This record gives sequence, structure tokens and C-alpha cells, in this order.
Amino acid sequence: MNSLAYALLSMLVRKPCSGYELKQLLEVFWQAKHSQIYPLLQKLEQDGLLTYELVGQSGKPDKKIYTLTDKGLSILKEWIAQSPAVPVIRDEFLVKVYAIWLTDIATAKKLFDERMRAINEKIAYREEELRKMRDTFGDSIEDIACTHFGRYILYQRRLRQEREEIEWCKWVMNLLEKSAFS
Amino acid sequence: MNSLAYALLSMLVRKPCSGYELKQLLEVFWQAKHSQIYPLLQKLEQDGLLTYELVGQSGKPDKKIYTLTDKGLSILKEWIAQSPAVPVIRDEFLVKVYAIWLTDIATAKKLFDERMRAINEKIAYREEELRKMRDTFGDSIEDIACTHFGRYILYQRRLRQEREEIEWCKWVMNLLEKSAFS
DNA sequence: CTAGGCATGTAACTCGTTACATGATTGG
DNA sequence: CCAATCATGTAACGAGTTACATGCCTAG
Repeated sequence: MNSLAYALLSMLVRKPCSGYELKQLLEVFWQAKHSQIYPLLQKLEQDGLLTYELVGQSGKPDKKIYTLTDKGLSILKEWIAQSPAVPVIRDEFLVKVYAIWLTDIATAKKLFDERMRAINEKIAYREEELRKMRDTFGDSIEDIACTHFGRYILYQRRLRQEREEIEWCKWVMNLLEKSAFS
Repeated sequence: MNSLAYALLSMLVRKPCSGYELKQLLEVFWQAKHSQIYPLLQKLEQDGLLTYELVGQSGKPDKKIYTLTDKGLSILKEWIAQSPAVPVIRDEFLVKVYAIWLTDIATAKKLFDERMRAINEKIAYREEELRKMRDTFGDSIEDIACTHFGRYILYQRRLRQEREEIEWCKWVMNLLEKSAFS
């Protein structure tokens, strides 16, 4: 049982899903390729944490809809109460930033410009998603018992982090400007 | 050549280091175990990006001090100008947060309390490190040409992100309190 | 006297990515 | 007609962790 396995259970506790659907939904907090998800779902099914049902579709391939079992639910609940592993962040941009003093100001600015553009796109997306959630669920979204509460507060977190990173980028850009005139 | 390899070159461009030292310094932007670092340094040396010198010490084991070659430097410079890969974040805490609606408020609060404590410790450490840097280098630390500029702005970034996460945790804790009384 | 820091290395394993493989439908 | 979306899978590889292995010094 690795973190990805628990991430899959966490998604399935809300509603039964296909592997394909899980892959999309998972992107909020855990990125994984389908080649890692499909075999893991099979393994979880063999271990009795999930069951699946083959659903035929017209004009689309068949799909396996996975459902959480009672065993799966109790294992998930146990895991949540345990203290989480230390987070891992791997961001090539930060490595480049560390070595930025090697390059000229134009290259440095380009690096930060691109980063800001990428983050601003994400911010627009998050704001849109949050707006949708509030439209659909109203105030109940801010209640812990709401099934979308977790997703809601995670989006809020991302948005805050991204806005803060924009502020930092601006601050660095300012230092670069100053360096250019000295 | 993977990201870790470039991370090592980025450290070595500032000054020659041993593998052991690199491991500590690397923690600002890339976490890796010594079992990954030592073989990679050997490989980079074989590829002619690094050279090393064996340094005997009294009362301590010998160490290999690695130095960047001209080839290593030019390869690093080329890499910096290319646009970075998308960042990867793997944080078990966020998975647990997603599924938090399953648990009781006490468990939820405990999860957030522990997170806040861990982050507050890091904040204190970063503030101390930044104070040291400013004491040692003065205003020159805010100039792109300073060899410690990259490290300085990375610490600033971390500090901002961590402070922002504390704010988010407080906001969530507030929602949990409200849920408890409804 | 023992826990932790210094210092390096290999072996076995798990985790994650890239590539290979298939095939129907829909929109531009 | 070509690209994208839906939908699932395996094989080979690369990245990263855990465990095994050694040995001396210092501080509590």
C-alpha cells in the first residue's frame, strides 16, 4: 500500500469511478500516469479493497467501474489518522533559480516571465473551479461533512500558494531591474 | 543527465564540495539520499563534467572533493536557459485532507495542528538562515551577480509559501470550529 | 558506552515514466 | 483526413528509497 493506492481509495469513497476518470480527478493532489494506475487498481481489487463492474458503452470502449469495499473504507480511515510522510517537491525551475547568478539578466527575466505566465493560467483555472463549486453547493461546501469539502479547501490552498508565488516573482523581478542599473 | 545531475552541477559551480556536503546543501531545492548522489557523482566524473581530488583528514574519513570542469559549466549554462519541466509535488497530507470529510473533527484538527507545528519550525529556521545571510553578505545578497543570490531568493520563496500555508491552515481550522457547532 | 556526525559505497527493491499496443468516435 | 477523447493494458527503463556494509571520532 503506497500513497497512490490511498489516493485512489480517497477518490473512490466519494463515488465509483473508472481508472480513466480517476486519472483526471487525481490531478488535484497526486499526478500519475495511466500505466501506473491500471495495474494498481487490479492489485487493490485482488486484495479485496475494491470491486469492479464492467460497463458497456455505445460508441465508446467498455469501462471498469471500481467501487470501494467496506474493507477498503476501514483501511482508508485508519490511514488518515496516521501522521503523513514528509512532502516531496521536485521543481526544476528552483534548481535553475539557484544557479541564476551564472546567467545574464535577460535569461533570468525570461525564466521568471514564463513562470509567471504559467502560474497565472493556473490561477484563472482555480478561480473558475472554485466559482463553479460555490454555485453548485452553496455554503454547504464550507462544512466538513460535505463530500466536496476536501476538494474545495485543496483548491483554496493551491490558489493561495500560486498567488503568493506571483508576489515572490514580482519581488525577484524588481531585484533584477535594480541589478541591471548598477 | 537528469535534474539531480544539474542540481549537483549548480552547487559545484559555487565551490568544490564532497558528496556528503552536497547532500546537505541540496536540501534547499532537491532532496536525495546519499545512495543516489555518490554513484551519480562518479558518473559525472567519468563523463568529464567533474574532476575530484582525494583529501585526507585527521580523525575523519578521507573525502572526495569534486570540482566542476569547463565542460560541466558550459553544459549547466545551456540547461539553465531551457524552459524547466513541470514541477512535481507529492504530499501525503494533501491526500488526507481530500478525504477529511470521512473523519471526525478531532482527527481533522489533529492533522492540521501537526502540520502547523511542522511548518512553524521550518519558518523559524528559514528566518534564522536569512538573518545569517544578510549579516554575512549585506546588501550585495540582493544583487544577481552575488553567488548566494539564488540561495537567498529560494529561502525567501520558501518562507513566503510556508507563511501562506499557515494562513490557510488557520482558515481551515476556523471552518472546522464552525462545523463543530452546527 | 552509546548515540550521532563524518564519509563513502553497493544491492535490492519500489515508484514512476516512456514507449508499445489497440480501436472506435467526434469535431475541425 | 488528422487530431483528440475515450478506454485499457503491458514492457522496458529510469529515478528514488531502504537496507546492508564499514569505521573512526566526539560529546553526553
